[in-house]
Amino acid sequence: MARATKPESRERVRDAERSRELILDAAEHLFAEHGYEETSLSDVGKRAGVSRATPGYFFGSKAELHRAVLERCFADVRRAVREGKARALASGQTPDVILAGAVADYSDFVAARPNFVRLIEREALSDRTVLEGMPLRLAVWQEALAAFRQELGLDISDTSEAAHLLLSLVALTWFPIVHGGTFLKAVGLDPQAPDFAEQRRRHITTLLLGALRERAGNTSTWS
Amino acid sequence: MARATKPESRERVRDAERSRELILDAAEHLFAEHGYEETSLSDVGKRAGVSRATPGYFFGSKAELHRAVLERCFADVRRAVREGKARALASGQTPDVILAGAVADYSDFVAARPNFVRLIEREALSDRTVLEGMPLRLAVWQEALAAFRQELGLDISDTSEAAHLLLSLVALTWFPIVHGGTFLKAVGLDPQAPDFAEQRRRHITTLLLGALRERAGNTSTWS
DNA sequence: GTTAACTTGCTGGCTGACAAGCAAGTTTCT
DNA sequence: AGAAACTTGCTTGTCAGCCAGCAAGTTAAC
Repeated sequence: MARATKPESRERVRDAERSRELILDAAEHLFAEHGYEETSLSDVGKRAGVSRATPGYFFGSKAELHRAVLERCFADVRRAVREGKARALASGQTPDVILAGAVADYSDFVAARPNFVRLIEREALSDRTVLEGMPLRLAVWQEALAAFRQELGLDISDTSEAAHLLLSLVALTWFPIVHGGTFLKAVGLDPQAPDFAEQRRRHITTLLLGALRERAGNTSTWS
Repeated sequence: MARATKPESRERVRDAERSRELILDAAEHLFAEHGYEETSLSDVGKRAGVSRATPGYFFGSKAELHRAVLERCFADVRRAVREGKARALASGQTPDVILAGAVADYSDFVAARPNFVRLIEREALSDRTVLEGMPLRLAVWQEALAAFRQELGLDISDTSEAAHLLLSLVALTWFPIVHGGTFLKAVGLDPQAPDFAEQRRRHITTLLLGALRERAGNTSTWS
């Protein structure tokens, strides 16, 4: 089983692990880009460079492949959340600075992985119930919320304050990914423009910082 | 066949206009709820109380029906935008108050018509090009942007400021509609709770007002 | 160290389900 | 009677899942 007994032989060896990954990559791209229903296992096979039937062979069914893609996606998100949290806590900065850093971190993350946003967005819109039976996804958001609270020094008394703040961060960050070609263009914003990302990041930071300062008789002044 | 030979004719009268509306209503619901691909013309016919082929008879094709649904949807949005603009300008209030009112108005609108949000969101995610050939949708957003700018007294110098503000309003307002059952639940927010809508509205208002005041050396103080 | 028995990776053909669109009805209205 | 408003039947196409098979490897027997 342990892969790679490859002494010479640089040719195409049969490699289940590699095939699985190729299929997952292909499926992630196609599911994110065109949606679950619009993607056939044939398409996945073609893009992965394997045959029509191979995705089914490895993952049992289309639904199972889909679940595997989502699972891997949430695992990546969790990793990013943990890295961000570690960085924020290690910095020892004020909540203001930490919040600004979180905005930048998360903006970068979704910009680097737009497929994740699209995948989750599609899933939320669909009436599929895959997400229900996925404890990982629940854990990820709860972990993010806890980290957010801790980083910003929000006590537990006002329980929903941090949730609303996180919700807003996510909403503001995701929107341009999904509606970049439609809404943004319509109101004269070009998400491809070199300064758009920076401009947007600034705007989001302004919004959230205002709310954070307003929240309590905060002593820190910034500006 | 089923037809129930009506002697008196309390029965289904033939009314093309009414049938069209019933079909549009059914299609809007199904497209929004389950998506375009997952909805068959049979489903639409069944929900509209007509036969399998009637949607095709009136609209020519599934794609045309879809386009008709979207067109009607944007027409409704435009009506709402115009009403909101008229109300705002008639009020003669300060930008702060007007912005708060716009948040309330728009929150109510999307809460009352979650299907519109889902339809547009699905359309943005899909790789269909229907929206391209729909001047109405472009006009609606541009009209909304112009109204926003005028209401808030944002001059034309900083052209993207109003766009970012509107973008944020839309992003913040739409998100709970789409992710109410997934993300919101995960972070402990219940979009069905009686006070959620109000709480959310307040939060959004706080965010946007902060940004509006920050934008310029604004003289108005509020709080 | 060759070969035979067996496993794993992967493929193409087949089938049953379902959907879109058309064509040829049938019913109702005027 | 004729057109408009529907409906039923049919054709064609697509796709998921199953199956039988083959080829590349692996283990074991000799």
